[in-house]
Amino acid sequence: MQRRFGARDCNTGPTSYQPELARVPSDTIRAALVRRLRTSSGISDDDVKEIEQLPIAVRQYPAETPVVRDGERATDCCLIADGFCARSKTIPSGKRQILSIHIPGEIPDLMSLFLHVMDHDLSTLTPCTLGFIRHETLRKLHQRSPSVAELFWRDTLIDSAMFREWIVNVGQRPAPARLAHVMIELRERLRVIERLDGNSFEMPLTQEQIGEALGITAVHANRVIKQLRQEGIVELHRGRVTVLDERKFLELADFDGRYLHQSPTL
DNA sequence: TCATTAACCCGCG
DNA sequence: CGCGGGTTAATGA
Repeated sequence: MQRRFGARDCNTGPTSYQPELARVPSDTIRAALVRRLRTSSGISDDDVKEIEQLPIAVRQYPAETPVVRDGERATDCCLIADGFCARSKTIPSGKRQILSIHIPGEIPDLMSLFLHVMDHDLSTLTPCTLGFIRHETLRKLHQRSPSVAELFWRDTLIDSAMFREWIVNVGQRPAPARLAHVMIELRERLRVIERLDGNSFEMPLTQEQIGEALGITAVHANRVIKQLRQEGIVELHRGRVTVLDERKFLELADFDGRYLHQSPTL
């Protein structure tokens, strides 16, 4: 059970990865964020301008690398520009529970703006391009624009709604349904940032990571994936999910997307 | 390194 | 017993 970083030992552990600065057009980084906020809450032109003017420091991270660790004080919030991240906790035995999966356009550690010491890890799952926004910058923005503050507040509440669904998933559903549910949620979120490709979408997690998300071993994750394939429901190959039978897929996952609150008018 | 599979094991209803 | 899991190990891509 070797992990590169664990819970609660971050101040004495190995030094953090020092990311490279990256030169990436920052418009593309903001675009996914704006699209998300537009879908979940609606957003005014003025607020879009505010977000477009935020100073963002962009850095590259390899896969399976800590971004902010349990116990650390964050000074920035992290906007995912490209790649997949996860929030997780690791228990003393070394086992890691993945708590949430994050995609481009999301700010997984927005709550660090108010909860100063991290109570979990944020790390990359795949190689990532991440944008960092200073806390002080976001605080000023909150004061200047209450409507942006509301947007971020709503975003955080949706985040907690997703955690409730995650608990139900891991705690009560059989493993095949757990996997299907995580897949469909991911698909609905990728849809918002226009990252679907016909009947397939990205899910670039290793089977180890899938196991950690579902609370099963990697071997069992493999069995579950195989079962879904054999039953003609979905195919998962090289980080891409292809839906074979949409009806069976939805039925198995028991998916009701209300908790994602993607329609601001309802 | 990751994915796959087999063989074997265990607890629970 | 059968089901849903875990462990271990071998092998392949």
